[in-house]
Amino acid sequence: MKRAETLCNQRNIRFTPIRKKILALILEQHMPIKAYDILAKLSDADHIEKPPTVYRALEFLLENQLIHKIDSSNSYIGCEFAHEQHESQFLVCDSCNEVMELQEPLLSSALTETSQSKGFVARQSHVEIHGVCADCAS
Amino acid sequence: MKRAETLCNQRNIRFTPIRKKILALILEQHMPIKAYDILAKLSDADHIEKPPTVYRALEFLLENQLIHKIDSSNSYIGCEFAHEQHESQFLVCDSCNEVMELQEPLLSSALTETSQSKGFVARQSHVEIHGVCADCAS
DNA sequence: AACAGAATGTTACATTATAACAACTCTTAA
DNA sequence: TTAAGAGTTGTTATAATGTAACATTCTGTT
Repeated sequence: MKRAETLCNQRNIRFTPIRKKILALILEQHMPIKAYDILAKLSDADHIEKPPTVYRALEFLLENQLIHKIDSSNSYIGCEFAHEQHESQFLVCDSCNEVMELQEPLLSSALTETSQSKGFVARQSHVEIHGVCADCAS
Repeated sequence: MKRAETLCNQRNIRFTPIRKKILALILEQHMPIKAYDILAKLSDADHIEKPPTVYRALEFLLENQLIHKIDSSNSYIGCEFAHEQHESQFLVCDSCNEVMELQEPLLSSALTETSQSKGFVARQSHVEIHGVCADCAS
């Protein structure tokens, strides 16, 4: 959260209250959360938020790598790393639904080499390994 | 297509006309295609197909690894390999939208090692590398 | 033929996401 | 200081993606 503030200042980008609140909601989960669940948490009896509010904030947070989208479940999770690198690597437990973000040099270099060997100019890579986490397996 | 027939016979699984037709539609594209585009192609003035028809066939084809889903764009593409292995690796060109499926041993082993090092029991992995393909880059 | 299980048809709806335009806010430059 | 302009938020409506539930039909087996 502090990191997010710092980052936005550095980048001269506006970390507005809505964006802050939505990032906070995502971070306080330690699981991926869905857009409409965020929407529900933002809303109360007084005021119901609308989808674009959430999706705009998500877009901003994704662009700035403060969160990631887990494509296989249309859900969003806080970024564990302060990466400039446009890589995301996840272990997704299909039993408890927890997600562990990784930064494995071995995997990163395999991705880079793979692209290069095909003459492909990589901009972003996304890896999801589904299975059962150590805790659930034992 | 032949391969699909063979596979379904081997597995004692029913490769029905709908499934066949939908697989054919997917294969004749050399791009990922969306579920509702398949739906449109199946329908004509006489008869409009309904979403479950398509989604059920997609589910069948996915289960049997005859197609893959490109999660980042909710689209579906024919499988290039006769894999038993539950791995999928793609180079996705954001310029021409072509997708190249890979089976890179280097990448596969990096995925396996990564899982193992975390005590994670992997069941499926999915890799999407986005960028610009060799043709578009030149 | 009669049954069981699989596949398909059909209706309705749930979930996920965006377009389009209006209103507000913040900074900057005349 | 104020008007312009860009960026952000509010609001309405709708598009795109996907599924639940139940009825019907088909297929292979007794």
